[in-house]
Amino acid sequence: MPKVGMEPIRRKALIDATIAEIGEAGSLDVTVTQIAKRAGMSSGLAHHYFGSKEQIFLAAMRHILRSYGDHVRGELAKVSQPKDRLETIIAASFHPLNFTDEAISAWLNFYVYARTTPDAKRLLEVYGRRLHSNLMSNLIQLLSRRRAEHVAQGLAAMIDGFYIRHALQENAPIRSEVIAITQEYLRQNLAHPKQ
Amino acid sequence: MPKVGMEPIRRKALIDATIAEIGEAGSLDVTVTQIAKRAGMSSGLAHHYFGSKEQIFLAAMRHILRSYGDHVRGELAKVSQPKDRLETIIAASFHPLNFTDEAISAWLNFYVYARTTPDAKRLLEVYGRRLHSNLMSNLIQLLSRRRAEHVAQGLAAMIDGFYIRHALQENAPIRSEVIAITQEYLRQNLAHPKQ
Amino acid sequence: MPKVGMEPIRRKALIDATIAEIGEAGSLDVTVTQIAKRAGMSSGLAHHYFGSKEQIFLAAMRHILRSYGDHVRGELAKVSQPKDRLETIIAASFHPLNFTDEAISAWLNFYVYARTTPDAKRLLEVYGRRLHSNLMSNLIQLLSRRRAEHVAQGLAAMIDGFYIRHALQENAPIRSEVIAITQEYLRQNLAHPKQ
Amino acid sequence: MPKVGMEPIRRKALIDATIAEIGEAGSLDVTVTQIAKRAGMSSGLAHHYFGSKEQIFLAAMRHILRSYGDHVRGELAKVSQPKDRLETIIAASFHPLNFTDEAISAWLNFYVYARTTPDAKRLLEVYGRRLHSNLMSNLIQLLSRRRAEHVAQGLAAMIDGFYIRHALQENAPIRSEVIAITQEYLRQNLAHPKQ
DNA sequence: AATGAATGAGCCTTCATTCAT
DNA sequence: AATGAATGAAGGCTCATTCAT
Repeated sequence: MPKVGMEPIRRKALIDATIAEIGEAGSLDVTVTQIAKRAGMSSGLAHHYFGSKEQIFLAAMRHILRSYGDHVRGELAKVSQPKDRLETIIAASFHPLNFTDEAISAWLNFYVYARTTPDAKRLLEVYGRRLHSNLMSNLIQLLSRRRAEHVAQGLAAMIDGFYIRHALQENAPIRSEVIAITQEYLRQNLAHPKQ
Repeated sequence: MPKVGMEPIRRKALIDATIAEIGEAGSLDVTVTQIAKRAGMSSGLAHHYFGSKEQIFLAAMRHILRSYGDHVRGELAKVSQPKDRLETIIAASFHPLNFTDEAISAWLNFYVYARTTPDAKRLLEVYGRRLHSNLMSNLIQLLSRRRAEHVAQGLAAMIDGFYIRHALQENAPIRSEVIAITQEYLRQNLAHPKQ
Repeated sequence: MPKVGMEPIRRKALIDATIAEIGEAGSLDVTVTQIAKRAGMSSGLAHHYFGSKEQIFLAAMRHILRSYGDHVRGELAKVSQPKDRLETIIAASFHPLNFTDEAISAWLNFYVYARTTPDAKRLLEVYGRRLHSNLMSNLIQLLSRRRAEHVAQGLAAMIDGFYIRHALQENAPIRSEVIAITQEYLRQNLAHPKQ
Repeated sequence: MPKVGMEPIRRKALIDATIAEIGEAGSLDVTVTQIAKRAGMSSGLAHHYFGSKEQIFLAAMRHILRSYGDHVRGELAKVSQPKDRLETIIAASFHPLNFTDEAISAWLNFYVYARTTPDAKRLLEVYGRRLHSNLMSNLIQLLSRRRAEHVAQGLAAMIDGFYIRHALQENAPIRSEVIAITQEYLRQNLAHPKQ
């Protein structure tokens, strides 16, 4: 039952299925056949579109990162004050859109996947650098370079830390608490810039 | 030529080899044969001692957690003031003993492994609870319950966050910076308990 | 935009592409998609014209055999003496037109292909019989039947032998040597018919 | 049902099965599973011993070449006159031991296999060089260098030619004829060295 | 105690072929 | 006439696990 112009639809379906399947399994040990079946097609077609399992994973990872990036960018467009922008980044990072169990689980696995796969590592680095520069460009207006650097690193660690804990620690705080704790960390630093 | 009393030696060798293999590979995709070879024995013997690959992994995970736990406990025995004890926990978490590339890599993989494997999840929860109670029992003496809870969660997230970033982010801060940032976070909260 | 009267052009393109692909790959392990792409069309169209991969191969094989046969026939039309005709057959067999690396490589693979595929076997037998009868009809005029038979077999073996060696042995003699050696074999037999 | 010291037995069984399977199929399109089954073991074990299908093929090719080489060497040890030695080489090449349908078929396929596989090409070149030097070292004592070279090439081509024809041409001469024709070619050249 | 022989299930990937458009 | 979407079977290879020795 071949149809024309199916490529983007198929690719999208495969990416969604990949994230769902990984999220559900809790690991990258999902088969192409599983993914393809969930996406409503044969494994052969999945390979036809992506070439290999690795490419499917990378596309899914790219999708998650792009979604997150788009969301942050969209939110940042609404505010201009450095402090507001920093709070926006934090809020966006934990926004329900990016903070679904499924996405976090897949995300975490891709995060670790980067240890093995150079292309995944590259994607992760882009994400890391972008978050860092987003934080720094605002912090630098409020703090000394050294303090800004520290707070940027601290915030990034806290964000990643809450992600991993949310996915894996039973007693991790809920989303609202997570946001509160992270925002507090930020405000404290802005309130006492000399400390 | 089989020898008697080899069991503990063999088990230790296998655990060390497992951590080393996982650390090197950057993932759990290591074969029992690889592990056994590195430990200087046949794969059959590895199964003889542990029963299954999963048990080998769990033993290695337990080993890492116990090492960390023992180290923290040892350090805590030397100090009694809540503030000192909190700083000790942070310092121990990033102590070179626990912060080797290899151990971090293996640790991270076990962390994710817990999503799939109930026994691993249980081990991780023990670690989580112990860290939390260690932090709380000291924080509660210095802060309100609610603030203590927040700071405990924030510290735990930061610790885990720095671990994962250290393993995976090219531009993660070095150990000394990591400690400085985390200790700052703690001190700030202790200095302004009402905030 | 489909065009009319394309069939012969498409078929020719596919046959040429098949020979080129096989020659390049050095084996029959070429995909229909590769062949079709080289011929400037989709794999679907290749099937449309030939029905199956086997038919494509057979058509290519037929093409090589027909080219060779046409060439020999054309050259034979120019000479009438048995000895000249025999030399003509040898010369034609190693003529640059039939002795390109690509054609030899494809030819060899088809030769072996005949072991598996009845239709290919039939084609090969036609070639074999034709070469044999071409040689015999001339040799019989110069030698006894038994000797003629021997020389015909010897020449055929030498021709095939040089083909396969040319394709596969690094130190095989060059074309001019090949011709010289084969012609020598012929002349020796004609010079000493009783031997 | 594992037993000790099985390796050489298994390897031998696999090599024999490979030659038989290829001979029967008439092509290299045989599966590892087929080969393993014929050799009385699982496909996994075949991989355990050889690592890959390619290695299995190469081992089988090596086996055929070594058998042939050993046989020739054994026969050559019995005669010392150049002419006798040359006739011995021819006779050995067509000896029933090396001239079974099965071995010829496998041999031919490996011959073509060499176009694709560098290691197979190397093996083939060794065979080619050895045959050439065997022929040359004797011919050079009876003929001029140039003539010796020609006859060596002619003989090699005829031998290969008869092999391929025997495998693939219905009307190829029988073994005794093949030997007669090749020996005649040799004697003719030795009888009229100036020609 | 220790080995490594042996199995078999499972996965990724390829590809000829079909078919809606 | 032409495309390329789609399938599904098949194959090479890996690996945890078992077991005879």
